[in-house]
Amino acid sequence: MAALLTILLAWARRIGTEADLVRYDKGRRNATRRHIIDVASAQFRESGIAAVGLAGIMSEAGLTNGAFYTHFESKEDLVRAVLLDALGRREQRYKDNLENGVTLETTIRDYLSPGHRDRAATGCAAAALASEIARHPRATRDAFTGKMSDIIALMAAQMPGDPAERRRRAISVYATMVGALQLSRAVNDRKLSQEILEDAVEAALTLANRP
Amino acid sequence: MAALLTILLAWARRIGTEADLVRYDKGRRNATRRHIIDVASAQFRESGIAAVGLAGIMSEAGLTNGAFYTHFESKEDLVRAVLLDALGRREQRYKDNLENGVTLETTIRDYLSPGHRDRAATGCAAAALASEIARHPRATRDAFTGKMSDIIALMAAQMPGDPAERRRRAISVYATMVGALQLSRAVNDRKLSQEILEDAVEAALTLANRP
DNA sequence: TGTACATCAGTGAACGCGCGTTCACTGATGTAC
DNA sequence: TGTACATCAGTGAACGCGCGTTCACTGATGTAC
Repeated sequence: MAALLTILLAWARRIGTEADLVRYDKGRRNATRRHIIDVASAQFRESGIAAVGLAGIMSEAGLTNGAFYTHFESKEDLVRAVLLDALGRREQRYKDNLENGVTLETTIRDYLSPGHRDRAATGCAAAALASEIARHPRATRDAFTGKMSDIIALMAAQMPGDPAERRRRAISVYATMVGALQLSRAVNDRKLSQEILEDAVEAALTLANRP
Repeated sequence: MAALLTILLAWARRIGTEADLVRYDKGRRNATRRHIIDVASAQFRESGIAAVGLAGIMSEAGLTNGAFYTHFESKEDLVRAVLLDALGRREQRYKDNLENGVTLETTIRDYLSPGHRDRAATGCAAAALASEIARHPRATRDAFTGKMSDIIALMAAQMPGDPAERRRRAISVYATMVGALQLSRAVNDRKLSQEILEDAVEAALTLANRP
């Protein structure tokens, strides 16, 4: 009975001082989580989600298998975190571009460049993973949908016309960019690949500025 | 020695009458192979290549595991066959469209329709698998590249301008179609998905006919 | 015409392997008193 | 100040499972003579 009372008292004390539940600085934990996301993000974009295993991610991150589940609920949870992070970074970049006066044309040319085509691991997650995302659970697709909408809104801000017209332009430009980048990667012919990128730049500029 | 002679004679005879090496009608064997390709083609487009197993394909085809290797050298060999078949059928359809006077606008509207979006298993293999194909071996990407080029050439035939100009139009229209279909599938918002399809139709028509 | 044999498509169990996930544990870091 | 204890991030082995592939085999279908 006395033991029970002690436990209850300890419990009550804890509720009263929730702050000290976090006794270690969050720095280390967050840094590890970030590191796992970074490693997974590159591997997913490089090789696809289904083709990448958790063991490979954890070992590249310098950790053992078991530690994964102290940071994520499941592989799907990691996928969601990776999408939010990768697309969030791209969103931030476009936000910076907007503030710094970087033109939409530059953004389009960067996206449809040989460099972006050849470095999928650090490239656009939508282009690398769109067809796979379509087969993932609702929560994952929600994350993708939200971030993609934000990116489209940012591109729309750099286009002419009223809001509805801008949005229409941005959606079609984005679709062209994603499709062309994927085709340029899938094709096994350097000349055709280059052609796809160049034609898509021209097309995206046309779509962005059409009357 | 007599035995050896008999074997050699039998062997020589076989070379002379190669025709009777095929003693069963090819019908059955070809039909089985076709059936495996059909089942795999639908499963790959629906769920992705990496996510689909051979056991599942063979059991849906009404066969056992082992029979697979009497028809294909490996899973990769099947992937190649599926790509050639699925894109070949689409090529044939566009050839028929061209002969029957079906307009390019109809082709574009069919491609960017809710029906196509919702039935990936029977839809365009490029849209369903492009990002995965980019990570497959050379032979697989060769198959994709060849068929994709044929499809682009057929679309170009229905566009205005000189050959080079037609080709440029076709490439950009195709990229827009593939990208938009994928995004409309990945997105988890019916309204946005519909918007993507509609805006892409308008964009593809613009690109096809721009001055 | 009958029989021994070759070849066929397909069977079904097994191979080693890597998958996502679980769990008892360790050693370091903090708190309580 | 010292010590017992709680909690932390991470370890490392194991779980059941499905993967692509192999292989000895079967029964049906044909050929040879």
